[in-house]
Amino acid sequence: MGRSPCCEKEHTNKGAWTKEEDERLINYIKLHGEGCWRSLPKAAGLLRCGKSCRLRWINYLRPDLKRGNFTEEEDELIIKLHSLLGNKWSLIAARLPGRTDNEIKNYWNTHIKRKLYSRGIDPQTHRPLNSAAAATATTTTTTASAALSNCWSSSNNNKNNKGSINVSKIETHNSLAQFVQAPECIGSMKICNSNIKVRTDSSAEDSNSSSGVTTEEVCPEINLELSIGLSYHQPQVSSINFIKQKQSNHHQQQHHHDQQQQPQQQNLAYVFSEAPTKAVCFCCSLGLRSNHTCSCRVMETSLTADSFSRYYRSLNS
DNA sequence: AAGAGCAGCAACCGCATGAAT
DNA sequence: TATTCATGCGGTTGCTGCTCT
Repeated sequence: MGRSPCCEKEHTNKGAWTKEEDERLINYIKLHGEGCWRSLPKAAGLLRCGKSCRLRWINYLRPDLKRGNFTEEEDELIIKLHSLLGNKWSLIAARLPGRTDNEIKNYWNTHIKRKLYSRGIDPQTHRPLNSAAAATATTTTTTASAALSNCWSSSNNNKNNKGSINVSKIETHNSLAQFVQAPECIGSMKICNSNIKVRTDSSAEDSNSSSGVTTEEVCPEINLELSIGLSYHQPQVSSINFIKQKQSNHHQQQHHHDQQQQPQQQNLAYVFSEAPTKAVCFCCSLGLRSNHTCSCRVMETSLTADSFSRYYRSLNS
């Protein structure tokens, strides 16, 4: 059953690519084109896994890459796209010809974050920094990107969320990917809070349950069972249908599809978790620092010198 | 001049999804 | 239908060069 492995991992190189490896990869792709990464290393005479070859090609060797500094226009576009899409680097990169998701991600973390801080803007929420604290009140107002960013962050990065409780699903009307790929959206892309439905869920496999209480809250006032101040809003909102969140497996996806006809709400749990930068876990936000579910404690105990340095930098940037 | 700390970036890791078997 | 794996993505890490003391 199944397929054969993509490569023999014990016979692959790791680390920085040599010039010779680059040349081999370039030559091979020039001759045979992209794709079939599985068989590429062997065919090209490279002791690398296909995944590594793909990454090297996409992020560094591709001829259409635009090397060099980002322009001011690119900066602003990235900021704008990030405010709309959150950390969806591949989608952002798709809007910047010649730039890769990895490059943009790095650039965001090293330059733009600082730039936004210097403007007094929280890079994660795109709200003024001094209003972020005030907004952690009882009701939650959020933009689509913020909700998505947080949800994706919390659901996709479990290791940063040990002991945390997650928003498991966001339900929306249309595909974000389709929307973002529509060229006419750039520059006029606005997100309609009223179209974003946050379905809360304590049990993924229970998502098709007909026994759940059905309340589908509509932004901007997301009525969480746990009232948490997920803070921010972007007032300019028009109508856009948004995202169908990735489901964790095919089964859930089917349920999800079904539920678009019949949305259900289940228990909500939510955590602020954007580790490692400025992570504020729910426990801490409530002043329950000693709680065993506190993700900050996990962070504290697992920090290496280097990661602590990085974390510290991010706080001071 | 030397060491420590910082910044930037390339590459890796792990996960989600969907396709192949 | 279940299993296995390729691919793509986002988060994280490690290395290198630069700056500061």
